Amino acid sequence: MPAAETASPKRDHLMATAWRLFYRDGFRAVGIDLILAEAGVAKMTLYNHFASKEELIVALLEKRDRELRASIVETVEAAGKSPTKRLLAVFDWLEEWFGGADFNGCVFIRALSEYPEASHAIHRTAWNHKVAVKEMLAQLCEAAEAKNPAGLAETLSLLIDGAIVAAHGTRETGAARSARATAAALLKLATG
Amino acid sequence: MPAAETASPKRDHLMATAWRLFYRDGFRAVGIDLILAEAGVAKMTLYNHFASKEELIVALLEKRDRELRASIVETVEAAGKSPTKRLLAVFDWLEEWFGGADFNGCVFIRALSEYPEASHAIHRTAWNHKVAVKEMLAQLCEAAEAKNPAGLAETLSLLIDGAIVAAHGTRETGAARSARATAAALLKLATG
DNA sequence: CGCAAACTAGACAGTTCTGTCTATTTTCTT
DNA sequence: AAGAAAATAGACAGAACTGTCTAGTTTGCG
Repeated sequence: MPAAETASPKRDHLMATAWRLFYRDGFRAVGIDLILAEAGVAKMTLYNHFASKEELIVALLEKRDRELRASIVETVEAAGKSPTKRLLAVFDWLEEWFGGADFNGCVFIRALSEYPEASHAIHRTAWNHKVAVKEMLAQLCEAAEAKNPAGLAETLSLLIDGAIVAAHGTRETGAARSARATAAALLKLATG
Repeated sequence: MPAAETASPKRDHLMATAWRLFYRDGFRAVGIDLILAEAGVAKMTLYNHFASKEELIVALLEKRDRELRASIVETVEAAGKSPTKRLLAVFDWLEEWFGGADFNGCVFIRALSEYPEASHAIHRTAWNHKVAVKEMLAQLCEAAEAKNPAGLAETLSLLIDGAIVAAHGTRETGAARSARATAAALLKLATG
């Protein structure tokens, strides 16, 4: 009886393989059988760790959410003490992400797209991530003493998601710099 | 021998049904058979008008691109002569779209997401639309005598796509108003 | 060692998928 | 009215899909 959330090497390997294939080709485009073949794992092992493909996807999104936010925090911390620099560091992080060899859009936007219904577990999990990131931004805006931190964070979220879509369409990093420049201008307005 | 692009009632009806189902559930989630059953059309009729499901999707995206841009132009023209009002009318158009009962995200962003590979015909068609909209925005920015019209149009594009993603996640229209307010502030900066 | 948990291969069910083919009927045009 | 074009129903192929089940093997731990 495998406890649903027990860490295990097989489970981790399965998730890593599933992540790679889902992110490359899409959730519906990739079948369980392909994941199993690429991972070299038996089907029952998957179904002992996850009740369904859907639960596997939700687990992947939750894991990615944790890792991605941790990565942003790391970048922000490395940016020093200046609240402005810390906020703008998020956009540098974006640019680096876009420039990576395997960048293929935002898995959360793609999950919202592939499972468009509001009540679907995957849709909700994906949106939860976006809300969490917006809250991170709000804290950074507050630290920067912006007049309306929640409002600025909302706007910065729009810029970020728009930039991600643009980077997915162009395969270039320019959108991150555009978004950064706009963010800097808005922050100046909001603190001036 | 059905000419590939001849207009015909059957073809139009097929496209309307396919559009409704694809937009509601997603491209990969909806099978040809369901479209045919809902449209009450024989399979060979579809394959006489479109070489494949992929070509049907491309045709739908191109049609939607034309209609959507025409709809924006209409809104802009109805907004009067003031270049500022004309530009901001795009965001009013957004808000109305988000508030519609059947809003379910942007089909182009969703197509980019479902067919993430850059070279895929559907991916490219979807991105073409975003480029075309950005060019429309650039013209409006130019008319408003913004200092860097292409740059402002790029930023406005980011805001718009970000707002669409947010509206899809929240099912609320607030993101359109946030984007509009930011656009107004940026336009003021760019013309002041 | 010895036992229990975890993992294995692979068959299997039942559905769904895109696309092709045929043979028949409807519809349009002249 | 006659012939051409378009649409029909439905079988069919061949593959892929998720999830279940069984029976045997490996692994880890006390």
